Amino acid sequence: MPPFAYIEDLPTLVGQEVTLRGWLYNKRSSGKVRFLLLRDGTGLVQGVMVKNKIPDEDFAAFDRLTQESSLLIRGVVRAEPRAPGGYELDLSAVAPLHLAQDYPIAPKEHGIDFLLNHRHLWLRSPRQQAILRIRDEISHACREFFHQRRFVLVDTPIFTPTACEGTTTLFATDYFGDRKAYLTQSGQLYLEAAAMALGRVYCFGPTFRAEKSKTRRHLTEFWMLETEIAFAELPDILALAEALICHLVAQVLANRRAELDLLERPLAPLMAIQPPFPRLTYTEAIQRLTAAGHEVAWGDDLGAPEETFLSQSFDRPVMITHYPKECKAFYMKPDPADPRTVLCVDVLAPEGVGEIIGGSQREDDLTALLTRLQEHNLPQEPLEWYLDLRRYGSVPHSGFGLGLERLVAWICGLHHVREAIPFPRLMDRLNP
RNA sequence: UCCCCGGUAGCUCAGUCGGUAGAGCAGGUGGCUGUUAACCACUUUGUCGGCGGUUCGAGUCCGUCCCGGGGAGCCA
Repeated sequence: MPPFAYIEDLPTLVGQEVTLRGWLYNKRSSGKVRFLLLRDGTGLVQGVMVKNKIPDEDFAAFDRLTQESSLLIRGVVRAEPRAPGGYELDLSAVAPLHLAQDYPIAPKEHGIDFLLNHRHLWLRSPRQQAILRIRDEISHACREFFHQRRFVLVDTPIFTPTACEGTTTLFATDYFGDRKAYLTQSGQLYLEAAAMALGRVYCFGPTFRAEKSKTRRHLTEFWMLETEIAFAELPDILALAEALICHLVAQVLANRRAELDLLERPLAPLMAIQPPFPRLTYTEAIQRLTAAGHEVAWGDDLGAPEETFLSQSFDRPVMITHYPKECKAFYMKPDPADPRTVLCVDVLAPEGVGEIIGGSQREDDLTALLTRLQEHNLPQEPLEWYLDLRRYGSVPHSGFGLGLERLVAWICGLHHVREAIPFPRLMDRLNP
């Protein structure tokens, strides 16, 4: 038996006989010449079977093959200009492994409800495969970026005893009867502790928000890449966030061009993602917005229409800093130059995906932090361990978090983040 | 939680003025020696989301509940 091969390697195997293992994507027949499209997870290739050039049994097996049946095919690789991928297989053997019965997803249009109910099968479609490969590329590039800069990956807990920020709704789970454990909405506080141990750290994992949000930017379970750096101040993390986004976009452009093409994602907007990114203070953003006719006053948080307007004003991500402290979390450090504001940053992606990064310089003074806790009506006792970080060698430090699905959606040009994660969890959707 | 839209065949949808259910695709049968979501012929398939109401008669009108989608707020 000829060696097993993968479809993505066929260009290097022209003229050789190979065996492929995969699933039937589609088939067509013209009587004595029959075509089958095989996918194997690495690509799609058409096999051509001609009667009398293949055993009768194998030729007849074509009739029984249904969409998504698994099978093994053998044939000689041939360059074929007419084929979409540029290569075809002249088949000498076709062996069904398992015949699929009534595969529900046809190579046709389907509604989103139907597709999400069949997400476990929808993943097999070329478009979803392309998205998942780009997500993998981005995840890999995230780890590579921080590892190269000698950051330490610190895995923060999923179960947490209390809210990190208090405001957002948390998922509560029963913890041995008399206690509640909450699913983490951020690893930040733990990462701050780790930064005091290791200096430069990051975490990358799932986070959970029980917000009843029904928009194209929200999931109840999503992945967040977070970093925390001892001795870093706001300008340092602006530069780091800028370098990170540029690295991720560049890696996708370099390694996943075929997938971007399949998604029909225009490349020019991605190639424009180069430093420096525009930086705007919140106050400047408000001035821009009011000049453009938006009815916002200084002190209002920016809503979706305002964020969309600002992001569409630039061809690359825009960094908005120095929000009013009332809009932001208790741990953010007020700006000494204007204590009404905090040393924070939101990075808005172009093309309407919204905020992809949120970060800040953290309050490192114990007394100031206690005051901020009171202002936010947060209990002190559960956060004593966090306050310890300000009691034992407190230093300036800063960090940010990046929402993976929003970044994937932006880079892939997706309309909704639900396609950017293998099994999306939404307010009204927990299956499959 | 609020606002808007939708639910008809396995899928995507049409269904006029209230008059007894349709198309394309998928599935099935047959044909075709280069097909690209192949094509051609024939063909199977219905709790019109549930419940109640109006009516001689309801997919169609009214009420209510369920489910889904889009958006807001909040956030990444």
